[in-house]
Amino acid sequence: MSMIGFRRTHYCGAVSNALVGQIVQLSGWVQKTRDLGGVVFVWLRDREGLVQLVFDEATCGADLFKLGGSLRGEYVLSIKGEVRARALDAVNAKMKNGDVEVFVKEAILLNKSETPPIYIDDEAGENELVRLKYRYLDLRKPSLQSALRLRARVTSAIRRHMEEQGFTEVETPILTKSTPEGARDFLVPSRQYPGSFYALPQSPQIYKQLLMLSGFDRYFQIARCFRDEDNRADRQPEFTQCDVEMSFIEPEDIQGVIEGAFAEVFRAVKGVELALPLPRMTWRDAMEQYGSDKPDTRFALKLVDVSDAAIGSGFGVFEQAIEAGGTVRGVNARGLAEAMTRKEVDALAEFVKTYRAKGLAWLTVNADGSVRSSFNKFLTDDFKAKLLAAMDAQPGDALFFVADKKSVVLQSLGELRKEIARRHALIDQDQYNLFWVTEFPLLEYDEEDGRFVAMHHPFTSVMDEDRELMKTEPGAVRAKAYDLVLNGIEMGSGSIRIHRSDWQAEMFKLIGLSAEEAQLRFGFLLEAFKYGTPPHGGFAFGIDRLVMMLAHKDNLREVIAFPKAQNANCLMMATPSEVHAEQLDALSIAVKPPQA
RNA sequence: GGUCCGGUAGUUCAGUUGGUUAGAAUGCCAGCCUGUCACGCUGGAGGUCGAGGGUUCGAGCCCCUUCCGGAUCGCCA
Repeated sequence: MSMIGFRRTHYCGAVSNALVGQIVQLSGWVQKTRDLGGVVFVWLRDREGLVQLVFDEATCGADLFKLGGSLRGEYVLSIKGEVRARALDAVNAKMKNGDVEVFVKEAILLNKSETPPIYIDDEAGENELVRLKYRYLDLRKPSLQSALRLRARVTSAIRRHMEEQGFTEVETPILTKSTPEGARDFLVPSRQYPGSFYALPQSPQIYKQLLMLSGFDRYFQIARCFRDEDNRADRQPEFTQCDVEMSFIEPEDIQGVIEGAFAEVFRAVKGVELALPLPRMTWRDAMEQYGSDKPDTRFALKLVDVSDAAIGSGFGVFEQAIEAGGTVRGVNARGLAEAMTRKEVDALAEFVKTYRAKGLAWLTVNADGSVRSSFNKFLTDDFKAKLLAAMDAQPGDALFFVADKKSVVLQSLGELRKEIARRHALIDQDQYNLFWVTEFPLLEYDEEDGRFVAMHHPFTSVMDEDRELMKTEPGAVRAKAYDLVLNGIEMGSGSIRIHRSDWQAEMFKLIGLSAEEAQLRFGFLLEAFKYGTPPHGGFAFGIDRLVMMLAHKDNLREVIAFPKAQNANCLMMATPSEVHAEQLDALSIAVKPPQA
């Protein structure tokens, strides 16, 4: 068996009526056969698509005709044949090249296939278990083929832009150091240092800051990152981000570069021109108006503080929340009063409980101005008037309220507005709302640990005007930190970093890292910062999530070639797996027997 | 760690109140068929009902345990 004489001249999907009369050589997989007795039709597929082959008993010879009749799904085939136009009544309008077909003159069967567990069609809809176990077959589907090719165009556009902007791509180690704060590390045992471990990088953060110190000035990397936390539809244990760092800058400088990269990506893969500079929204506004630091602004349903109306209303649920230091806020689902059936309202109430809200108060305004409400008996004329005014309620509107401590109210209503928008199709799927969220808090109080933790990471610098606040009110200090948000998904985040050793030590102290611990973990960094570190800052954004958005997918698995399943395992290779005892011995590792 | 959904033929699914030999579609196998394109027609094979235990005269169905997949809260930028 030899490919000589059968080397591809065209891709199947590229055979078109421009080639009528020509001899072509095609290679691919059998998608489907239709054996009519004296003629066999075969759809041959390659990465570019399908084309119909014809094995005609009258003209192709007995052996070749027999071969045609023996073909089955996913057999591997090369053919030589003539492109012919189909008769008008034989045109398949559903097929891109359904006006032509290839009359087979010669063929070699390169390989057979077992009956595949997956049918190569985007609509087939196998269980995720089957798809992941036979990933190499799932990848034959057009949607995954195009997603991975889209992904390649995205990274290519990013590299093009970054290089044009004078950035140098530098690779940083995969075997690195475990650090406290942030996510759980994947650990790699050291053979040469028994009992010691490398960690896989959660990001190249420290390396890129050191590169600034080293004078590279503009660095970027398409970097693999690892986090050993529970997964989600938009979270995989290993993922890829575009990591960027620059020296001698303020936030708007790096933001400009990143915006440019996104503009290049959208231009290259969507043909869309982004309007630059992108809009900005402060973190405070995002939280107050949308209940989220990554708001989806494709629809309104903004949060409204109705605490003033609730005070003295006589409605215990609202009043008690406020007395306990909490708040009462609402969203106005405009024009959806009619859609809010008992069942629908119950479903929404159940939904907010996911986010620890104790309940959902609702009120709908009828066309005649009368209202229906879950707290009707507390609804005095005065209370009602204040509430409706605060919510700017019109006839036909449906209002929802949550009363609780502020964090619960913001999160539950923030999620509720998205849920209502999803359920009632308020989202324009073709819209891309890309913007910056700025002025993130430097710290966030961890009630469990009873201390402040870095909201972004502990290398983030404070806003100059808030530096004095660090001593008096650390929780109110804003950082030079910013996120980029696309349609309610966090694309990435960045900050201006601390570049002075004394400020870095101060930050470690603030988050409760003892001087000894700081020395142990980051001594090299604190020392490095003593040797003339330039002011610097950067950004990192997730390639997987960006491609997922661009491909209109709702799961990262659809844009990663070999993704992990939910429990961070690989169903295809059966990873993770046990290793030989000798391997463990070499690493001085003893595995505890499973707990009974 | 929690909550919810799912696991029945290669695949996608149905399976009533617990009741005889577990069905359909598609795929697969064989035969027929020269213009199909979800080809058609005839016939056939194909099942550890995820696993283990229990209740029962009898379990795909009820109970317990457990494994696997998915979504999600916590966690995680």
